[in-house]
Amino acid sequence: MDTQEGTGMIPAAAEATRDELATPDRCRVVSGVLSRIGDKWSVLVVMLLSHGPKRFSELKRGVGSISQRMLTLTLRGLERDGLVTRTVTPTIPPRVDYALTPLGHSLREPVAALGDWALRHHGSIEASRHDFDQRGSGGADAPA
Amino acid sequence: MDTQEGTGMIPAAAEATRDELATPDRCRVVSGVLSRIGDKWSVLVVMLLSHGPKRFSELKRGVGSISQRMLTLTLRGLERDGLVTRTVTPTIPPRVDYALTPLGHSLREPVAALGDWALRHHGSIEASRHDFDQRGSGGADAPA
DNA sequence: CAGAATCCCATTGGATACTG
DNA sequence: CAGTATCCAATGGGATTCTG
Repeated sequence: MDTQEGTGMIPAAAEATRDELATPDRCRVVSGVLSRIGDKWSVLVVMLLSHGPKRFSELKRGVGSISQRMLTLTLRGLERDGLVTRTVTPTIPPRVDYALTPLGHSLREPVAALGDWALRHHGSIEASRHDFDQRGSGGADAPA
Repeated sequence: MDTQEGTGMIPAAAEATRDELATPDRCRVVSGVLSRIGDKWSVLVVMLLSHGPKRFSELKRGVGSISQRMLTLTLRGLERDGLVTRTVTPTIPPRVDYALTPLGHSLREPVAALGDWALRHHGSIEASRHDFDQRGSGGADAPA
């Protein structure tokens, strides 16, 4: 179902960037992924769906502060990329269930790794921010 | 310059989301990290700096399509969060070197994991996109 | 209930010009 | 060379309204 990526790209990479190993296009791919899942809601939705399928309104309640517009757009994007499935039950009122695909589930691992990193270091990060802001606003050598 | 996560939001999360284990705030932290590094350039810069310190102009050339404005903003953000250091050599013309901190280097691991995922699956993703777009525009049942 | 459509504001980010 | 400042276009995203 997968196993045939990286076919035919890398035009001139072979001659110009072989002093490092694999990073030249890798960073672009990472960047692409990040612009996909790096939006405000995609990861939240994936996280919520990792516990099992959920209806539209459940997701909306789960995220809390999302607008139905953005939830729709987010789900469409995830569906388009093959990360979630959308199952419509044409009753009245209609019922739509969203679930992670295997691909969607596989995304949870690296995202969890990032979350792990965040939990471990977000203390130092906030400290660094505070420190940086102090330096910037208070004056460099003569505080009042 | 950045988005603080809503400290003190979560109105009724305490009663509604305790059926799952640890994910309630974890997903918010991940979301916070993503809004930090999920911008258009931060990861690229971190990737470039992983090979060693670089000057401003080297980074600019390395990224290629970034404006000096965005490079400055990106570097300021990374510096503020303690991911890179900024070393000014007040010569004429001035020289400024940027380097990853240990924290910045540690970020490379989860980012690389994400990049790995991206490389493995971005073929299926693009296929899924193409498929999805066909379904949407070409008509659902009577292709020419 | 799920979502499409519209309106409108806030943020992002590029291009350019100027400074030290 | 490194950085700041200003202007402006594109996008993101919330609120609201309407429909099946």
